[in-house]
Amino acid sequence: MLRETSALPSGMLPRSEPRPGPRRFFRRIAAARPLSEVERMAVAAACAPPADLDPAVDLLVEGEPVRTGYILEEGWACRYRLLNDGRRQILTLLVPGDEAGASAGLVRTADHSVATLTPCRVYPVPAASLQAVQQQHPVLRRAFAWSARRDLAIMQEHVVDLGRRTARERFAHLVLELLCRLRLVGLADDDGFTLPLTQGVLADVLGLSIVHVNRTLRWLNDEGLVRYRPGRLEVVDIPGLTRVAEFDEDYLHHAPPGRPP
Amino acid sequence: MLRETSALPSGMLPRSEPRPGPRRFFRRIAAARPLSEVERMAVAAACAPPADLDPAVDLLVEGEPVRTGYILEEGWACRYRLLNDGRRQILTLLVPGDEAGASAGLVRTADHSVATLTPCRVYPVPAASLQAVQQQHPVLRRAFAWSARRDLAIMQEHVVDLGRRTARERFAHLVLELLCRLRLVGLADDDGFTLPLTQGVLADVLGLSIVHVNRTLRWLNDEGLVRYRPGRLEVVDIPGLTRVAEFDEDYLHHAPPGRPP
DNA sequence: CGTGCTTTTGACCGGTCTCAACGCATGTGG
DNA sequence: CCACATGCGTTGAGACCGGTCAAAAGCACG
Repeated sequence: MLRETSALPSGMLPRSEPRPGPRRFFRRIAAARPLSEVERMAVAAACAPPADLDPAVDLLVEGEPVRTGYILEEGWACRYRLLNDGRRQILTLLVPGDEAGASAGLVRTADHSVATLTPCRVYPVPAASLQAVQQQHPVLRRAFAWSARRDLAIMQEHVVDLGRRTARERFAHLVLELLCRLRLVGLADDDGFTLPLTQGVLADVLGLSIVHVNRTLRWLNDEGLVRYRPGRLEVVDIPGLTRVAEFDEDYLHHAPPGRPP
Repeated sequence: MLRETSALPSGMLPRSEPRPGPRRFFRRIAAARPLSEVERMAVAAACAPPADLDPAVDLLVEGEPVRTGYILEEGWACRYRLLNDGRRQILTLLVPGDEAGASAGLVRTADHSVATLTPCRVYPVPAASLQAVQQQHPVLRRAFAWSARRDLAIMQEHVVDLGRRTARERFAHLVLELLCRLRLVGLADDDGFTLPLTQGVLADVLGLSIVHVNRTLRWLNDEGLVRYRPGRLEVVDIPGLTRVAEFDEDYLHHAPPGRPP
């Protein structure tokens, strides 16, 4: 991955090392509106140099002030909440191109934690830069607003999953959502995607026990809807999954807001 | 209700009928930052004249474009999603001061529906005015951004409720959340609040069946945590409820974002 | 006083959880 | 090279939380 080399116009950067910037983030944002070269440079300049992190590293901690946001370039992470007795609920999975802590300036303290789930490459973005860059580029302000709105939509769908869908339906829905989100940033091929998560993590996403995740996975396998192998998920029967999950990708708002259909 | 009469400074409005504007909305927003008279006037001017609606009226419909937002001045409403077989999940309850459809400009179509649950008084706000008023008043832009961020936080907590809390814990959490939110807009007294919702509606909020809502309510009653009577909920034992729900109101972000604590 | 909606209660069912054990891969140190 | 520990995946058995079905009681409204 990250094999593609820098394609920035020459002579636009100081003679220091070229900064590729958060490419997967740009790719995701382009779904709402493509960014100009100027805007991409502004974001890249706001970013600190990328950091490579181990799994299970906390980027944000619930209850603490948010001094810096993070743009995820590579690897998987999650937003989560912990209960006193150890129960964990994962609020959203974060995949490359997603960001955390972008609303730093609006809240006094973080209302959730964020942790890496796999080795990750992230671009830290100081909260101040985050605000400044939006101040100076209205298009970026809109981009971040769209991104926040999309997060809300994903969370809404998650509420429906946990409140009113069975384990089977939930799982099918998650698979299709991940497929769409990963496709957007070029990380899914036609027959599936890399899924570097343990079943324990999936359980905390889906609000189920590990054991039941395992069984559900087996059923979906046996029905021929997916083919699962630790580390990779192959999406065998998209129409079938779509029917089971009643999936409609519109909620992800990957189509730009133009004239209504 | 609405007994209080206009307290606007005299001579500031055209000689037509005085427009009180969405007072409960102003009151809620003031938690993040109080609005100046100018800003309140701008919002009031963006609003269409208030409309009085029956229960079970749809304000927004999933899949349709959002031409106008709504500020709720009186009554209860909800955002919800429907599944094909009739299952309904309520995403958030809306109480006076809350708004719906404020993100009109960011999405092509609505990803959820919004309906009144009781008789309501709402201020419709054309999507164009909504954007214009934020364009002209950066403070209002921040206010709406804060409001959206708060919605996200409420939804996050809802995910934790549905994914990892038992029926008892969920209910306790809902009670305390509503208490905080209603207090903010002056609609809760010390010993409880008006709860004009059927148990069927509560079931769709909590992701439970009607029958189980009823039983859970009975248990909380018998334990002396609340006293419920259709139409009103009295909060008897706040510390007890707080312990059961592990409730911490910080996530509502009712304290303005200043220097960290 | 019917009609319809909501609340309440009982009996039973079933999806999911918990507990427990085992297999398997990987890593580590002797 | 082997012994052992560790973490994850898998499977079975039984318990429990919450769902479903059914019916009656309370209540608003015509």
